[in-house]
Amino acid sequence: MVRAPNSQRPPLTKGTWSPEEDRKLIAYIERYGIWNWTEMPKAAGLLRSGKSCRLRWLNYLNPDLKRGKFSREEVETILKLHKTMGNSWSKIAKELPGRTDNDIKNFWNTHVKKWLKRNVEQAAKLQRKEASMVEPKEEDLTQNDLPVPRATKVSNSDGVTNEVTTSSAELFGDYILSNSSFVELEDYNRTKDENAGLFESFGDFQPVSMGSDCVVEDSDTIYINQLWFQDEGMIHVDHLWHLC
DNA sequence: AACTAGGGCAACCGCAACTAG
DNA sequence: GCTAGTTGCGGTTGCCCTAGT
Repeated sequence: MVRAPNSQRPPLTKGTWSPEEDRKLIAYIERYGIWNWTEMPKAAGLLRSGKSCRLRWLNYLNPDLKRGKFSREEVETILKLHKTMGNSWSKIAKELPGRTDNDIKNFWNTHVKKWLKRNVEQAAKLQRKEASMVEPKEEDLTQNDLPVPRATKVSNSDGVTNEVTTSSAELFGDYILSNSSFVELEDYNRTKDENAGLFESFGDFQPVSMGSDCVVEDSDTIYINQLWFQDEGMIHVDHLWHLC
């Protein structure tokens, strides 16, 4: 059989799928199932590549897909798995029924990276105040290397010293993941004191101001983005990120 | 109302891995 | 074992929508 030269074959469609194309692909798969992505578009009457059809089905048209925002449980799972798996989005997606690797990748790239960038900028701002310190790099701020803060006591302006409980926590975009709870922030950018990092108010916890009001006694490390809050008389500090 | 910038996400691209002949 | 075809994956791009001015 003589094949038509490339110039005479109809060009494949690219870009956004039309409702009509979606309808054709869904109807075809519902009737015949998935058997060969390369041959399927022709059989279904679509001027699309097999790759394009596969992607459209897997990431958008598949009726098993979940739509909408990620739940807290899903975000927790993503954050935890990313620690061990890195950017293996497809492996992470296997642990989240109804979510695709593309969904998770997009979530990570839009929310988490955005926060990382913001965090680095803030760290740079903080460090510029310290003339002897060098400009921080993003690789210095890895989520996998979070030491527990060494600050153990906090005293306020009245000279009252409180024991501080420390725990590690991570902040990703609009979310905090601590070792015991998951909190969605309502107002991320409520910075009260540059030196003290960010102070967030959420749930029943009241943020505690550092700097003029509170002093960390035995810390020789600069911490940024610390979350201090008071809960039933006890001051807690959640260490969100650090610079050494 | 018009314009602009930024965010979110669908879709593409290139390469790697897999499979059948 | 080799090769060609197919599928899967991760990085990246670019379009569309929305909020801000």
